[in-house]
Amino acid sequence: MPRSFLVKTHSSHRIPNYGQLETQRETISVSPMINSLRPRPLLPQESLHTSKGHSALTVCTDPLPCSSECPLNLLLLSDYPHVLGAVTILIWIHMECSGPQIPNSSEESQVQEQASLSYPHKAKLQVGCFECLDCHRPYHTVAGLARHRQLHCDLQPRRCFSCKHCDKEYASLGALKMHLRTHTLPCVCVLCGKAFSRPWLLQGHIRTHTGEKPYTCSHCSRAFADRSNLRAHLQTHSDVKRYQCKGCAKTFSRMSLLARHEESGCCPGP
DNA sequence: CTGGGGAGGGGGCCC
DNA sequence: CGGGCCCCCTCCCCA
Repeated sequence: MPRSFLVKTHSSHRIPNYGQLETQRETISVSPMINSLRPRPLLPQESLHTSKGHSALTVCTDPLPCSSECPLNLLLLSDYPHVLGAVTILIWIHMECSGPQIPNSSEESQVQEQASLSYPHKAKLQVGCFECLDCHRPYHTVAGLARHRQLHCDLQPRRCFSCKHCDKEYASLGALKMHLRTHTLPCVCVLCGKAFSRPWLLQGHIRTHTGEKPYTCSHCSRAFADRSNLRAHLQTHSDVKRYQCKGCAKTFSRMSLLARHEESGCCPGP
């Protein structure tokens, strides 16, 4: 499939309950090994209060329990797209205790480093603090930062232009209009009636009728109607082709030839 | 099976 | 914003 740089990837847009954690105080630590965790649903708001009667909770990305009586509940931070964009972060909430040990200063800097690697664009995580990277306002809670970003920094959410003929989405109207031409095919060949999305595609097609071949190989003087085909042909004159097999180091002039070579099982992987 | 030509499609860039 | 062009790519077919 051709690369589609403008096609947006789908992401979750479930509406979070921003008030759910608003009244809670949070501390946070970060562990990089969070992708293999099995999600559990977050309990209702009333269950977020600890059995000891105070509202302090510890929010942690480390799933390790702290005591046998302390249940862990999972919050999917991807439910907060205004905080972290499309990044999926798992936050474990310690329901009954103060959570794992608060990092010392050296561990804290490590936490900061991991956090900046995990979500570089939207939110900066600190121990006990969420900061908006756009206006640098500090927030004690995820929900607070989320609400701030929704009301102030993300007033104009990213627009999304969807094609009515297929499921593709584009970040700009121009990109969508260009894509729509692949459905409407406005460029029609007067000689055979074949339709194309772009004028230059039609131009290249008309060459198949006229036999015009304006692109000439400097090595063998062979002529081509299409510049891309000349480029592919030039590879045949090269000793070292562009696409190399990782198994046997054999090179090929085209990616399709390399793919066919690898699929043939010539060089089975380890 | 492999190499290569022909035809066509997609997004990006520039004017 | 639209057109033209570029680059990269795929698919089909044939020798």
